[in-house]
Amino acid sequence: MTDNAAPALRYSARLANEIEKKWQDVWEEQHTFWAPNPTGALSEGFAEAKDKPKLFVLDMFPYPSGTGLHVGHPLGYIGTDVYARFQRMNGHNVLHALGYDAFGLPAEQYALETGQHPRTATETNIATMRRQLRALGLGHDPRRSIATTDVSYYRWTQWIFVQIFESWYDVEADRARPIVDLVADFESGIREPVGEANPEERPWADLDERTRCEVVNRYRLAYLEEAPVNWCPGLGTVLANEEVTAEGRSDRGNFPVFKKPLKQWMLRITAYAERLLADLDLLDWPEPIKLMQRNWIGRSVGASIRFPVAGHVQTIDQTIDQSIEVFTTRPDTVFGATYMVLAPEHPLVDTIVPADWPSSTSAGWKGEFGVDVSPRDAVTKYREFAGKQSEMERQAEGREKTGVFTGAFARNPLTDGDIPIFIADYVLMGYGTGAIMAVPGQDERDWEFAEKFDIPIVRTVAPPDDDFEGPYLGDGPAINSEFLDGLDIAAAKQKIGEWLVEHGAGEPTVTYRLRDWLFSRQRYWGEPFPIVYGDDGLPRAVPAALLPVELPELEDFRPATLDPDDAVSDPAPPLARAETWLEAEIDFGDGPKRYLRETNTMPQWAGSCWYFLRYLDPTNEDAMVDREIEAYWMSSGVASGSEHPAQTSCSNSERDQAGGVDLYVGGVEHAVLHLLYARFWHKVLFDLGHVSTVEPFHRLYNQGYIQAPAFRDERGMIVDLQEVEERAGQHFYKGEPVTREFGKMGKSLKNVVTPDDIYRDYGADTLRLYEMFMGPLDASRPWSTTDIIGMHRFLQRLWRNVVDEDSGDLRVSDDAADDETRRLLHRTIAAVRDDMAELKFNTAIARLIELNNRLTQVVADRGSAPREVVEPMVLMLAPLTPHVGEELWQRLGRPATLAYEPFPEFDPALLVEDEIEIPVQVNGKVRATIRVPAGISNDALEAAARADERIAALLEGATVRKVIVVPGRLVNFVIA
RNA sequence: GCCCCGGUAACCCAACGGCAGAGGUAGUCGCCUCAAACGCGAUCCAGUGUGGGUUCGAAUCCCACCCGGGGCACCA
Repeated sequence: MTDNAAPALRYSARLANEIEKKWQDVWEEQHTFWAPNPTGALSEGFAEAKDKPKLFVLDMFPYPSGTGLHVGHPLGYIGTDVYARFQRMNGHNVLHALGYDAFGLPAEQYALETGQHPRTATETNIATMRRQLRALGLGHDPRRSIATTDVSYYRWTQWIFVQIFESWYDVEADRARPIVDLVADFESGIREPVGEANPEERPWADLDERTRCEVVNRYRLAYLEEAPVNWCPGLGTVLANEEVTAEGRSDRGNFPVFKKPLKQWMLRITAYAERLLADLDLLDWPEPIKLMQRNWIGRSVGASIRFPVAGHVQTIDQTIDQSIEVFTTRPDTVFGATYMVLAPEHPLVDTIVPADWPSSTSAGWKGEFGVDVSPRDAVTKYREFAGKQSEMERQAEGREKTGVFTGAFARNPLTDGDIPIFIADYVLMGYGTGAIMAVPGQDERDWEFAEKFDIPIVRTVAPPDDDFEGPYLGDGPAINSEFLDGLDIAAAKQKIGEWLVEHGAGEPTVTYRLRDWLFSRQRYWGEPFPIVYGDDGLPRAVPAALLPVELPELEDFRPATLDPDDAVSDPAPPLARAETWLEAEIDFGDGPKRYLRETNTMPQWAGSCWYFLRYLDPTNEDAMVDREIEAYWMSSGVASGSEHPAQTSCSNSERDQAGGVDLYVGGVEHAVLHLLYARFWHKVLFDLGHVSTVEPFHRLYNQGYIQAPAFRDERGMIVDLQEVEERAGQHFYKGEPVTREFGKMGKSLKNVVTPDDIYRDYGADTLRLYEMFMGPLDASRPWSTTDIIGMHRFLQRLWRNVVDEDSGDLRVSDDAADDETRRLLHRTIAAVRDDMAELKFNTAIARLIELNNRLTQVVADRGSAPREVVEPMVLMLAPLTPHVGEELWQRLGRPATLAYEPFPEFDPALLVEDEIEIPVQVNGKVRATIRVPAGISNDALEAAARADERIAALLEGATVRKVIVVPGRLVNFVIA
């Protein structure tokens, strides 16, 4: 890119860089993209904006990477910027800002790898990212940029945690309520503690103070629980289910994960399962993402059925009324339940195991674990076996079923027969009740197990033919099922449901796959919990006035170094080493006392659950966000009329209720984790009256990935992209042939292209234009550095049509454009408006190139460009390439920024052609094209078609069976 | 195994069920240049993954299969 001989004012990389720097400075100095709030500190200028519709455009929260940006990162940011600029010109009050998700494992791992303190590393990384993003010319409101690591931000993250901790889910009211309401209900006797919170069902009045606290704690939406969790020694921390891959490894770092019982903070997201599922219908989201959330929540309709443990249990204090509750989606098959299985960790196992094997026990039932030992020892041995399995082993595909007979029997309440109870690890403690009725005739897993352990198989649904092998999962008439016989599955389910209720043996039930959210991490770089423990060991929320609980400075912030494969190691939170920080003196109203702080930190997802709310009111010291400001930006202010026609089936009023960010753009990788957690927090905040909308993100759009080619040599090693040559379609590295593949841009494929290089060679506007032009925003597409030149040439041609490359003089005249060019302009305006509103920037750009090609001809013919075309052209291009836009606008003699200029309007009259071309088909094949007046009647159109020589020749002597005339489209003659 | 998304020219991508091409890249040929690069102009290139079906008419709708990408996966 040397410009030695080039004209001084050619649009080159050098000129582009000058222009870009200039306008970025202007925007910053003139506060061009400051979006006024209706009230408060950031409300300056609202008087002018108050009659505009508002628009809240949001990008998914980036974490400041240590390696800087590559050209794949800004794809979405450019897309939202173009859309935001377009809508700003369309008269919206647009809020667009970007902050940094700076806590969490990625930042901390990077700090560890580079030997820096996380805060130092984070600050450096944010600065780098700010510089790279500023150079892109994004129209963000800089006042609203926050980082999760700012003390003034995480103060409110902690405050929200306290809100969650201080509330419970009122199932009858179907919403979260303050915990003080619950205590009041207990005190006044309106309500008694029930369920798991009070397993012994003792009346509130009989409980001592400590027990009351414990009972209340079990109601909270944030609670401590000892439960099997995902322990990842390689990261030194526990992880949420959502952070563990299907292979049983950590999402981050790919270390092995083990199940280990530990006392951890949990958030009761399961209380919201139904609402998280149902409210998806209110959202304008891509169907695949909704589907992924539905799958993750995993609503399952069925019945719970209680199986009494048969009477010959010979444990010391066991009584016969003990029963095992199972969940099944196929209660209609209960007559075929020939055995039961408990998860190995099921609490009832210990109470049902007899001292000796029943006389009827076959050797096969004892399996490899029960030979020559008592049932108790067999169970213990099996539990050891199951506990040692890593998640990966336990879930391995095609793994043979294992298990052992417990020696106990249960009674099938329908057949009254005794059926054996096994334990086996194919039943998971965390789902349903941790116990199943096994129906081998209609379930593949049960069939496999029954075959192996030689358990009877009873079919209760007739397979389509008598020779049918294996379990039959399809529909058919019930058999061997007494009063259900002959019914199909649906009818049988209905009837058995009634029977269960009538006989007190069970009831229809709904179960979810979703588990509560494991919320503690044993790492340093996260928000400290606003929790302290007294002498009684019970947790208390730090009073709001004492927030934030600041993260202590630690010389050594490392997690304990552990062997990634050591399943029996224990987590050791770094904060436990902050001795002076650890103790706090707090007065909870009973005088100042000493308390110990919680040493776990929050997971990375905490800060990203509500960051968009802080963008709205970043300086507020009295609340996380002002109610009026929140209501202004978060209400459903769906951007002007016609643009995105409803993609979902629900009505506008329902969608209005949901509210939320008007456009949220990000990658599919957050389909479950972030989007589910953020929805959950938002619903809690809504229930408690802190936000006005039930959903945080109204319209979601998934941008694609930019993929890049990578090359492997014959050994399969990745080679440096820069040194690969292409010859005749083959690729070579140092003369050796290499194979090409495409993947996400990144270190591992050595195929990173940085925006800095593209800025240098072409300028940011060219990069923006290229990224928007490569394809639809929601599609993944391969990066191709050689293709960029096309966009650069386009800008160069456009520039040349407006500005003389040598003198810098305008080449624009006030003479009217010719009619054809004017019509093209108006067609372009109409198309570009539509395309931009639907985020179809690639086709919008194609239209602009087309118009510019026309303009180039006009300039060649007349020596000047008509202003009536140039000005709208510049305005239409400005959202895409704002620096060139502003520069040309200024050179056209316009004084102020074009950021608030109205987007060009088209004249509908000019979209209508006087004369149109109509293809004429004979038997579906195009045989001629005729020119006819635009408004022609069908009859006249047909007559004109028949009058064409070629058509007349073809119709000569043939029988016309049918004539299809599509007005304005075509004529088709069907002949015999 | 199940569920999504996608296969159009050498490449990236357009095309309300109605003439397969809007645009860009690469290639080829010119112009410009002492020459090259940049620039400018022209031009070549597919019947839409495969096989059926619906229709006057299918890239578009339906069915099956193949290929690529993604998600879920012992969830009772």
